Amino acid sequence: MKKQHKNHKLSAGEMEIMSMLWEHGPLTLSESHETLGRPIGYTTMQTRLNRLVEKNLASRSSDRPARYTAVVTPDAVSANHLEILLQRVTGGSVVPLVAHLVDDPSLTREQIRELKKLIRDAEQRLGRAEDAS
Amino acid sequence: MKKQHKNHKLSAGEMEIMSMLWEHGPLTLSESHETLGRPIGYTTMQTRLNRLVEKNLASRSSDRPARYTAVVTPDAVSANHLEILLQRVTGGSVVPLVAHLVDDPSLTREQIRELKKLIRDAEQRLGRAEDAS
DNA sequence: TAGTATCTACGACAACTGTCATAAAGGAGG
DNA sequence: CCTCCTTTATGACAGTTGTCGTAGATACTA
Repeated sequence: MKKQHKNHKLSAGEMEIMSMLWEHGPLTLSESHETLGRPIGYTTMQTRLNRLVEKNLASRSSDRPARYTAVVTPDAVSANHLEILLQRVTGGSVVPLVAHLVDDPSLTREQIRELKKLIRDAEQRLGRAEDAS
Repeated sequence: MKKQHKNHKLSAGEMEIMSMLWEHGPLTLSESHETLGRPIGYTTMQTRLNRLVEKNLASRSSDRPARYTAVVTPDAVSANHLEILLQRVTGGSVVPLVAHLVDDPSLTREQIRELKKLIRDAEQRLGRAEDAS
């Protein structure tokens, strides 16, 4: 049982491709080439996808037009990125980060309602945790 | 008037050094070498700091034991990282991200209070914006 | 002034990345 | 079977990054 994927530290370039795979399911090389919204050489995409496969970040089917699929989940990666961001920028506290996030003027009333619920839930979890202690 | 710093896209390694500079003010080379919590060659740190200076991400004083200072702010960089993260992982919506954040069991009651206030403030901003329309 | 400790400059190297060109392999139509 | 288009396989190259070693420059001290 070899776990491999311990530290997902994707570079910006790797993220670019991975996020494409996350968003638009499995893709063939040519599909990938088109889907990425940016002019890039065909074989460049080929190389980059293959290197992702070599690192076990993506997999390649054996069909004829081979299809590439993301192996690691966005969650695994984003959690890592978030952790780093939190630690680095705010010293680990979520509050300043959330402050930044809710400063977004495009937030809708509906979204704010959801956020409120999230906070309420967190509060209740905390209450239960204290009861149990 | 050349602005330079348009897109701050720091690599993971650059972030490592920059965050050290952000957290522990200006540092000399030897201080940096000790402050980074990780065994690394002295001249390695030297090279990395200097490369940061070459890129105008940090500056170096002309004192004798030269002191390195971060030039770009954490905000500028983290805002960028956040934006990417948001776009990539949640499609741009803050709600799922906040959901993840407040799932942190180490959140204190005090922090939750602050979060509530943040949401309230956002709500009021929204109210005013609608009045004005 | 000589010796020692520090600071700084410079160069080297391998791994990783982004970029692509060339060309071999396979399949679809005639 | 021959030709054209798509899919793959390789190889190459330059720029960046992390890692140091060596050695020159400066400063402190006995």
